[in-house]
Amino acid sequence: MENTELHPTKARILETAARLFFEQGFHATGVSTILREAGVNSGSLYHYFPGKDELLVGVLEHYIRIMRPILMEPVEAVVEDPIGRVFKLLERYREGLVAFDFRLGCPIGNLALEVADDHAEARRLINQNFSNWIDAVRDWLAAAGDRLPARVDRRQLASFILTTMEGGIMQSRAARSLDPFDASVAQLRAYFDALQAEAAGSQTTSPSHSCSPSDSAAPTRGR
Amino acid sequence: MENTELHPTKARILETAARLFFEQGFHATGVSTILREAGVNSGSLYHYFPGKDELLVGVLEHYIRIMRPILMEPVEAVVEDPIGRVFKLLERYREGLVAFDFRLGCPIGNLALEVADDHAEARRLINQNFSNWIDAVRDWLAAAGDRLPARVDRRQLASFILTTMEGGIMQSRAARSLDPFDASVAQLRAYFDALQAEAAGSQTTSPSHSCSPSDSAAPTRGR
DNA sequence: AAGTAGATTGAACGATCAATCAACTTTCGC
DNA sequence: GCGAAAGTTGATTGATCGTTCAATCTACTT
Repeated sequence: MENTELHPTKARILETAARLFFEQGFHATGVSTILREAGVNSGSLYHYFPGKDELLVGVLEHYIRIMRPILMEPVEAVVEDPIGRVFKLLERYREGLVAFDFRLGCPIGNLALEVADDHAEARRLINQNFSNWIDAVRDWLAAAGDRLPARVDRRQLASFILTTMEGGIMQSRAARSLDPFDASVAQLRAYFDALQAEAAGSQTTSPSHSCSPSDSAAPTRGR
Repeated sequence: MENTELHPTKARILETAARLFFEQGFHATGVSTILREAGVNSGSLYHYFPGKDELLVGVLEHYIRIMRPILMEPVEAVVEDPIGRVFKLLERYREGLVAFDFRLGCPIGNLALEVADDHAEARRLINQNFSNWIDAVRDWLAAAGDRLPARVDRRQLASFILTTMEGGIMQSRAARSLDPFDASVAQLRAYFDALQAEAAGSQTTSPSHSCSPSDSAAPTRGR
């Protein structure tokens, strides 16, 4: 895309700021820390960004650019089944929780609750990130066709999956345990099983291939 | 409780800090702002609290104290039906979103993502708040008895309800619209309908009284 | 009435915050 | 190879950060 025409210094600032905002939050991250870790002088940063707020905007735009290539596409490459993709995506976030010892979750979710109130532009971009995430999952659900009841709004359901992810991550980070996240995903899976069972009951086409729902590995109960 | 033996100045500091941390977040709230709005001098604050971090701990303990009386008990007073209580509680959060123009959601959820990583004590108390919330809802679900399938873990389901609330609020705040929250609650309601239908199908006792699920007012679709 | 511990005052501290800017170097069109 | 634009340097700014503390006031004990 336009990544080729992105100045290396600006890219380094952006990536460093994105990481630090993710790790520590926006207000807790000092500009001096960004400068040190990016190996850049203050003048350079303010050459590319009018201020810290605009840097946040740049970071959020950065997240919009990288979401599909580093999140959706890898999932699509590994899993073919539309509904399987949904739970594969959730599994990715689960792995992230473990890999970073419950210190990191979803970068957008963090910023959403911290900076959404002020700064209209930041809120708009956070909402854009959410919307893109939902639309990608909505496309997967649409591809599931009549495996889900026709009455179910696909985008509503996709939004509910994002809800499950964000809410589950929030609790698991506080508990420093996978239990809440796994519990939420297990309930979501049970909901999907019910939806698929309902769709299988009132079906018009494709008489064979009546798949048994919930074939993937369900997360272990208890601790 | 011990509220009677709480010094008025300390109480005022606590309430002001709780409100400001809720409205602006922990890092974004300066001590000077707390002092000004509480009408207190710095020395008084540091007489009661060793530092800003311990003030946060005090605020989280404050939330633990007030959760049941200002959240659960009013719901229990208005709604008798155990499952109805669950959705009445969610409706409360919904009303809060509207009342504060999507600027405020759940105070614990905000702090969970902002300060949970550092400060072990704060994380512990955030987790305690979540746990108390879940346990209260779990008791409601337990009271629902065989209206829910026996196979469903009540506490897991309660955790999933908290997930729905937090995730829905996060999205609605970013979107400044009730749609994501309503969508999430609608999906949760559909899940509950499926669970109740399943429980009604394989029932041992109480032959009559087969209630039709989802009798309460479902949130309106669209805007 | 004297003594004392607790509560309150508010000026001041050093550290850090985001941001500035004039001087300097590099890159690039022509 | 020249001039201009773009990029970089880093010391420095004023504001604000969380915190301190000696002095003063208040309420209760003896």
